[in-house]
Amino acid sequence: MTDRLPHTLRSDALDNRERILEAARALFSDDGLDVPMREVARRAGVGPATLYRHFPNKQILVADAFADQLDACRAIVDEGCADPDPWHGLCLVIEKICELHARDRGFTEAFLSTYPGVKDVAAGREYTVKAVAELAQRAKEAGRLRSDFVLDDLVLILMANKGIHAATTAAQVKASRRFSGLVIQAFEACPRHAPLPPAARLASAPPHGLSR
Amino acid sequence: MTDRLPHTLRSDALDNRERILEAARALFSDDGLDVPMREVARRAGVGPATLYRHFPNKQILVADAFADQLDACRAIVDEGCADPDPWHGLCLVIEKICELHARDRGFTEAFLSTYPGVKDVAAGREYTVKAVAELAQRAKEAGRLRSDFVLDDLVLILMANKGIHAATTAAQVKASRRFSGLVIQAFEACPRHAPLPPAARLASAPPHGLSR
DNA sequence: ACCTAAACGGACGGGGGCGTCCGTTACCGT
DNA sequence: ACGGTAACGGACGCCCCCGTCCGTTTAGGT
Repeated sequence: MTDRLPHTLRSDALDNRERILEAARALFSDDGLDVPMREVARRAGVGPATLYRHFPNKQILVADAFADQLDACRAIVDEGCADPDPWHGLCLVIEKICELHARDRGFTEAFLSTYPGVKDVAAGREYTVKAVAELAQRAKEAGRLRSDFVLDDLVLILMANKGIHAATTAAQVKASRRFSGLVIQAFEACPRHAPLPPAARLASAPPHGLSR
Repeated sequence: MTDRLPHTLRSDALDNRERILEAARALFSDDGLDVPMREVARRAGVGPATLYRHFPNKQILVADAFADQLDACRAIVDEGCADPDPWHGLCLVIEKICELHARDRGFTEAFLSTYPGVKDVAAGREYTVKAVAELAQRAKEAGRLRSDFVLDDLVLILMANKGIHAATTAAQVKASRRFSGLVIQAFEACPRHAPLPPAARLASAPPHGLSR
């Protein structure tokens, strides 16, 4: 008796699926999410139809392509949370996540965009944000993080960091590093610092232009 | 004898031209530069052909629509340079330009994008950047601006600020204000501050996707 | 009031991206 | 070896946007 549902893909199909994901990761990473699906298919050496059979639409492809990047994010956050010095841990998280986003243009867009139906990314972000919130609280209590820091500031920074990489320039990673350096110093508790303007509620970013 | 070249537009043509610019400003400001030309035409109450007669292509329309915003930029910079306290002047410039960009989504794109053939925007930016460089130098000499500040940091901040407004959220202005507040504190000379990662050469941002 | 040229705008062609259909290919179990 | 079926991919339809053409309207000088 054969299984009713072919939960097991044929070998060539599996191969193609993997090549598509690889191509998608490479292209999204370099050029952002605006890369045409055809381009992904071409790079993977498959036809458009095959691409669409494996990933019914672009959102799903994006979500699947960045699954491991999300894991990387989680790992970074976990690492930061595990640091005995919460301020040091928080700095680490900011630096590494900024760099991660710097290295992968598409991931930033995917991470900050909650397009409908892509639960994985949203959920991963949820988790990440929550864990960092806790870390920030501890850093505050240790007196190293300024007391008027708000979690939305991190979203702000991420969005800002994204802006840095919107343009395809060389030295993005370098720019991002300097940026996170600046930001961290702004976050650090310092008696000379004046109070900040009130925080803005950012919630989650609206969908990216994938609805073409 | 009539003038050989009709340097004077017919009254209805002049009207339309003004309405088109108005519509373009409003739409670009709210929705960014990706607004279709047809949309601008529709809002201005003219046909597409009329739009294209007055502004041969989108780049030109964008440049003309943001001419006064560029003036506003220049005015802000001039104001900052005129301030007797260079640090205060610099802060003013950063805050106001961030806010200007926050209020006008399209302008940010236009300002940071040097698309070919639009000299006005590029030239205006050139002037602005140069004047601010001078201001920054004076602020450094006054000991208020950190000595490892680099002019490219400002471009970095502008790009980052753009990232904040890439998504259409309410409270953009608020977010931008908080952001500039953070940035200014990071820029301020402070003995507690550790040295920054090296600056990245950003030069000018590559063209925006107007070449569809 | 009339006439001419400037100005208008609906309709068109071109290009590109998304997602789908269907005839063909090739894997895999027997 | 061979048959059945999963998987493939070229070609298609659809939509949106840019920029242009040409028949029609209207301003404004006489």
